[in-house]
Amino acid sequence: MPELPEVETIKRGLEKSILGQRILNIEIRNEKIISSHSNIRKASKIKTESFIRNLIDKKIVNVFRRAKNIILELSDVQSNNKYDNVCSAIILIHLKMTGQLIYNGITTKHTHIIFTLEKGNLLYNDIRQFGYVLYYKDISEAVANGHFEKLGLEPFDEDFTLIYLKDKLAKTNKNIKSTLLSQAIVVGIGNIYADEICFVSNISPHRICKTLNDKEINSLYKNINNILALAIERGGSSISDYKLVNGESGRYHLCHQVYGRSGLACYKCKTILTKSIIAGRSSVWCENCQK
DNA sequence: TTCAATGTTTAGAC
DNA sequence: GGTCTAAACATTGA
Repeated sequence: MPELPEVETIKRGLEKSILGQRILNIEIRNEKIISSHSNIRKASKIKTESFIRNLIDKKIVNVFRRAKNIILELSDVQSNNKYDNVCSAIILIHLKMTGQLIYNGITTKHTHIIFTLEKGNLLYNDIRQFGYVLYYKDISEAVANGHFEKLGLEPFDEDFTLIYLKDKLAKTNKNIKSTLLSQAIVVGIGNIYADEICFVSNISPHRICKTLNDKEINSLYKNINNILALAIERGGSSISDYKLVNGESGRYHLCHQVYGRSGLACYKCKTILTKSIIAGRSSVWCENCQK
C-alpha cells in the first residue's frame, strides 16, 4: 500500500514526532527485518547486536524520502557541541506492502522492532514481513549495497519536466501501466496511483508508451503531479494496513476513481469498469474513457 | 479451500 | 538487450 503519497505522509509524521530525539533502546523481535533481502537467511545474533550497538544513543537529526524509501539520519550526541550534528549512521526503511511506522502505538504480534526514544516509542509493524529496516554508515554505503540503483526521477524534482517525460516515453516499447510501476522513469507510483493517473489522463493502461501523443503526455505529466500532490494533502490512501505515524487513516482512498471499482460504473460515463492483469497486478480502467 | 492483496526482485522464455 | 510472465517473500480475509 505505501506508495509515494503514503511514504511522504509518514516522513512528515516522523519529522513532527521523532526528530531531535535520542534512541535509548532498540528491541528486535524479528531479525529478518534488519537484514536486507539478499541476506535474509544470514540473520544472526551478531547482526542484531551490531545493529543495536551502531544505533543506540544516537540522535535522529534528519528524515528523508527517496522514492518509497525512508531514511533517518543520525548523529552522535557524546559532545555538547550543538553544531555536532554530523551524520554518523542512517536507518534505511522500506515498508513494501504492509509495513507501518507508528509513534506511541500498541505493540501487536506483527510488531518487529521497537525503538525507545526519549519521549516515546517508534514501532515497526509489518504483517507480511516484506519490508526492511537497515543500518548503514551513510548514504554512500547504502548505494554501494545496491539501493536506489534503478530509480528514475522524483515526480516533484525540478528535473522531472514534460520534455524529460516525452523523451523517455518515446523510447519505451512497453505499456504505460508497467512503465509507471517500474520506477525507471519517475518513482513513487504503485498500483493504486498508476490506475488513478491513467484514468484521469484518459489513457488505457495497455497503451504502448511510444504511441502516446503530445496531448496525452501533457495530460499524464500534469496528472502525475496533481494526483500525487492531492493524495499527500489528504494523507494518502488507507485501503488495508496503511496508517499515519499517529495511527490515523489517510483520506485519499475516498477520492479513488477506478482503483477497487472493477465491475462498477465509471464516474464519468457510467460504462462498467474493466479489470485487466498487467505486469501481474490488477488494473481497473474504463474502456470508453481511456483510449 | 482457494484466491487476491499495496512492492520489488529474480529467473526463464521468446 | 528488451520485454513478458510467474514466482518468491508471509499473512489475512473474503
